Amino acid sequence: MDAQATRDGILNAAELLFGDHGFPGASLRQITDKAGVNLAAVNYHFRSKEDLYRQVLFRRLRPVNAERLTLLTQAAQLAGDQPVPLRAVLDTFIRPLLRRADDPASGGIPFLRLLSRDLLDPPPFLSEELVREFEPLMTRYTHAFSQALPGLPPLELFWRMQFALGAQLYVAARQQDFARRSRSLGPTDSGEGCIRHLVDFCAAGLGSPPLTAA
Amino acid sequence: MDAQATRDGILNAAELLFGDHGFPGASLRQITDKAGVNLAAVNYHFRSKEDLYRQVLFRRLRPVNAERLTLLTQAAQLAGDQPVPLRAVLDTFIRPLLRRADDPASGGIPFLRLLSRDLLDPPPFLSEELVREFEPLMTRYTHAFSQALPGLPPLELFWRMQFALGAQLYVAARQQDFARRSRSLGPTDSGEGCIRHLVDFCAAGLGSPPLTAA
DNA sequence: GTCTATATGGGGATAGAC
DNA sequence: GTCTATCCCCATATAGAC
Repeated sequence: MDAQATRDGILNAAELLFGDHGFPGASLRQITDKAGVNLAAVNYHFRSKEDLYRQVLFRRLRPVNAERLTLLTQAAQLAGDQPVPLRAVLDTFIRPLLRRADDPASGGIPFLRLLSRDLLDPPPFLSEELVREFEPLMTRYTHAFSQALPGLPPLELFWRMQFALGAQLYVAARQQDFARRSRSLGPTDSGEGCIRHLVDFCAAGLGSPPLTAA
Repeated sequence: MDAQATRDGILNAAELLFGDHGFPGASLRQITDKAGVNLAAVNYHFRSKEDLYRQVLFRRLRPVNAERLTLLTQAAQLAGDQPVPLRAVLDTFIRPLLRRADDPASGGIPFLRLLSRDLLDPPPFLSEELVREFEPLMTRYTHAFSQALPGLPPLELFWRMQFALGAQLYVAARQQDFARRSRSLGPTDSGEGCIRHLVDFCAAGLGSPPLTAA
């Protein structure tokens, strides 16, 4: 019974190759060759290339979003009846994703590239599923941010959340380059350093005074 | 002599299809069908699919970056011997790109999607050319920002510029969704509104006090 | 469950007539 | 400069033996 091993081998190889070349750019032949399994195994264990891609993505994404909600809930308990501080909210949103850069067992850099691309510009066959996956998250975070930022109009909050998400996705996708450059730029510490600078940047951006009257 | 018309027709069709499906996802057959020209015309006017893609991208990108440098130079002249104010620097960087969303003649939304994807995660056959294209720009803007933000350590400036770039690319890639949602979210004005909110957000993020001592 | 072999279609690129 | 026809390779998916 190494059916599970075959499945996992395919998922791991697909993660690397989809991460490097994207969905249309990686072929099932490359994937099965890298996994050391037969070509036909993909269509047996997964139904199609698209379904394989879905599994590759959601296997990693679901734990990230679950961790975000867990941390946010913990932060809310810690805050009692006060709003969760802005920086704390941001940290629960950013850290669960970016810490994957240094954790190959949770997908590592290939997963970050893959997810960033899909959120920047979702492939049609994924966009509805992504909306469903993120809807509860976005509801909870919109609420948490508006509590932490009383007086910010919803439309401004909407834009600022988009900007914060975009900044996060960009550095997530580029962790590999940053890790390379960090050796020349000085002690960059592209993992924890990036997270702390990003939380700081987003806190300043989200917390700045509203442009429009409340 | 409608060789030029054929070339342009191919470029325009390729821009739309590469924008929708990416480089590996769009085929030369789809492109020549949409352009109403023969399949062989691509290899005659361009040398290969990769060269076609390069032309599609740089035809739009070069004017954007030229406009950025022109505006920054004008702002510097206006400021005299003072540093250009932070918001003004950001505006010259952000506006030339994002205003393309409402300007189909300069590439419109398909170009924004295409460029955002390529900067988030450059295809290997483009990455060197992209570095060359952006190098003078990044040098000038790094200088302008460090003048506008005395006392900010270079490493922090580096991160904050990356975050600002990421936020810009994300909203550039998603202009289409925002335009759709703006009808339900109220008077979003996804063009000028987005630019002003983004400049504001980045100004707050870049201008916040340094984490580390200078 | 895993393999070989193959069906079927599409891909990029090109030769050579017009 | 443009077209037709074609080369050759690779893609996804499946049928059927083991």
